[in-house]
Amino acid sequence: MSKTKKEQIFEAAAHTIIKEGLSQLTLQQVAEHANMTKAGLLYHFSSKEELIEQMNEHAVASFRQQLDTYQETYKNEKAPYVRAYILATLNDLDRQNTTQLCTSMLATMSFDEALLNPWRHFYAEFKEKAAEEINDPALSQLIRLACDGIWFSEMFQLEPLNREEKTLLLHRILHILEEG
Amino acid sequence: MSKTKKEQIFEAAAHTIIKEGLSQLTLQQVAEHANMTKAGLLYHFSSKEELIEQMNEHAVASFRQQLDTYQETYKNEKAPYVRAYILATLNDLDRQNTTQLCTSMLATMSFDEALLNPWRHFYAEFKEKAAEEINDPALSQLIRLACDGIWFSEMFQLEPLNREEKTLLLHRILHILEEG
DNA sequence: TTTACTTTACCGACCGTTCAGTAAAGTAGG
DNA sequence: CCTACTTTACTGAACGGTCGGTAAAGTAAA
Repeated sequence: MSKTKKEQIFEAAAHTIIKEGLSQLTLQQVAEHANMTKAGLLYHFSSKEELIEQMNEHAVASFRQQLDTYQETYKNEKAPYVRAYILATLNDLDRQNTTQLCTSMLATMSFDEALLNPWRHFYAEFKEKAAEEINDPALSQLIRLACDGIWFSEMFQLEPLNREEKTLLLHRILHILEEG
Repeated sequence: MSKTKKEQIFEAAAHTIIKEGLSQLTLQQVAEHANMTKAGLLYHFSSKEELIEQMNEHAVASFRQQLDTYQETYKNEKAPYVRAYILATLNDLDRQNTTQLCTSMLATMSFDEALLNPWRHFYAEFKEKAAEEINDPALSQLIRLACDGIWFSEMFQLEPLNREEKTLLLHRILHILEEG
């Protein structure tokens, strides 16, 4: 199953942000990284807004799908949904996914914060589902925030954790989740 | 002790981001919010880069100062520096400070990520000092990340915690810090 | 020859920056 | 105290450049 043209363009956009910086996320630059011209890009997305909106929606959908996979794997353990969130954040075997998530969130924020709503829905949903699994608001908040701290550190490159540190933290968090 | 002209402009910049969005952080808009013209603004800052650079440095300095105050208050308790970081993040009595921190970080990222280096230095420093206070890397990471999760939630408005939730979480984290 | 896709060439809007000039306040010599 | 000069803080107009977006022509596969 090869990548669609749109997915290639999303990757080009992410690559542009990583290599050239958020201020260089122009149609010209994205097009160049996708080996086409600006007008060629605008054939697939009718505007920059549409590109960013769909890039963001694609990232949310990817993350949801990853979560579903993990949740299925751990459906017989305690708090499978929260566990899936922890693993999707800390066990990132697919670095591409992390990059996509961070860049799309930053791109969206810098273009129009209203386009972040899909993420806001996701977080509201998480809060609800976590409450069903864990009868301790402070605990589920703590776990959620620690995971989001990972996104924060990756996004701004503020002492991001290496693989070893992530594994160590993963076990600590799962331990806290286990004993309640 | 009244605010300096530069501090007023920093506030105008933060206000612009909050009210108009990150994409509207133009010299024109900042100047309007500061009741002057674009050229008047450039009398105080020779370029947009200088404005953002100094806005960011000011935010880092403010946060460091807040940290020092808390650290002094809790110097006789366990892990005063980490404790100060927890309180500075969760006990934000000064909302202005939070706003300033979030907006300056976003503005810097959207303009030139290299200007984030003062924050990177701060985080490297935190890691070092935390290691001196807490002989458990996973624990100090967990606490740091949970706090950064707060910044993350505020910055993107993803289910940010209300005062009550913050207080609840504050006590839980301090409890974890206490028992090790 | 139709459909899907891409390019070349271009426009208008806006952004950061520069510049000439100004009003007011301060300062020093006579 | 008055005059001459300097400094501080700011304005309005304009310039060069870039960006998002459009129109129309070109191309290759079906």
